[in-house]
Amino acid sequence: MDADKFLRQLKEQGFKLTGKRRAIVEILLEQNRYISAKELMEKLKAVYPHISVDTVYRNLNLLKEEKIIEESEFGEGGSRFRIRCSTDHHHHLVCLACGRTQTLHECPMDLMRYVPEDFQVVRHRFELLGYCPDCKTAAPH
Amino acid sequence: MDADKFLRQLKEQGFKLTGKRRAIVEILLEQNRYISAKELMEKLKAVYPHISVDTVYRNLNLLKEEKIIEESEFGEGGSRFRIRCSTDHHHHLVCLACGRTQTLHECPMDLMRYVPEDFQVVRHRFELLGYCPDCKTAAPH
DNA sequence: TTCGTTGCAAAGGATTTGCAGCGTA
DNA sequence: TACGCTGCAAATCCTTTGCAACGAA
Repeated sequence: MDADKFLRQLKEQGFKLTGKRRAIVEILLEQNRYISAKELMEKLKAVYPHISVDTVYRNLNLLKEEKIIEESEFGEGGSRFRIRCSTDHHHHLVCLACGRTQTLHECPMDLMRYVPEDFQVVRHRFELLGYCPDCKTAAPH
Repeated sequence: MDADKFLRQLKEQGFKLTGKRRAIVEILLEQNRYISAKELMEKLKAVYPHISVDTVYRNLNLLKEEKIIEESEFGEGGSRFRIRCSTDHHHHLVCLACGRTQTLHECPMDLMRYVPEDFQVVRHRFELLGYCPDCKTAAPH
């Protein structure tokens, strides 16, 4: 998986290809896990010692809007971000310590049996988000 | 379901029964859905016009620690809170518009078929949180 | 009286924004 | 050149904390 695919996609939308943008995408790609904006920035500083927080957030938001990354909030210290390598559903084993994720290609149903034995499940979360009958009209478009 | 059960539980732990505390629990009980700290505070102001944010948050944290309420972050604008009426697993249909929740007593597996037809599922989230083999030693106690 | 609770004010952390200058295409 | 991108500084939003006064048991 390489960064150009995503950068090309951005370019097609009229966004520019800057070194910092590329670095952000590349770091996220190397990780394949959820990392916080803070952690991402620390890694970026190896290449761009003076990069600013706002640039990081602005790019994260852009990448999120373009559906290149996804955001998740587990644990403390703000959101974490992760590259979207596929259009699969978002079912993951998420390590609370390192944030590493492992994609589960199966749907939630009938899934427990596929969880590797050596992954220690502490808690799980299953939420169906949508609109109840009363609010269907409130649904956007 | 009535507030005294929860207030008694707090009292047994050495916490005091104040009017504001009671009001917070009662409002959460009336809701049976996730509401934000902000929304909760607005409702509290009907009874205690001068209640402060800190009191709300301090009580929410206490109730959370005592496992009387649970916290979830979906959408924007900070966490939302909801009374825990049972010790069931936490599987819900969450309405993105009103925050109303409906408990699913079944486990995530083999569940889709039980979702009411009139609930419009926009997205779902299934996360198993825990520790991967490499991080097991990092797990708290 | 004791010890938990509260309001106030201030601090904290994460994230966003206005603006002017910079860099890509 | 044009317009998107960036850093800076400041602001915003949500949440927490220290402190002294207050209130429940």
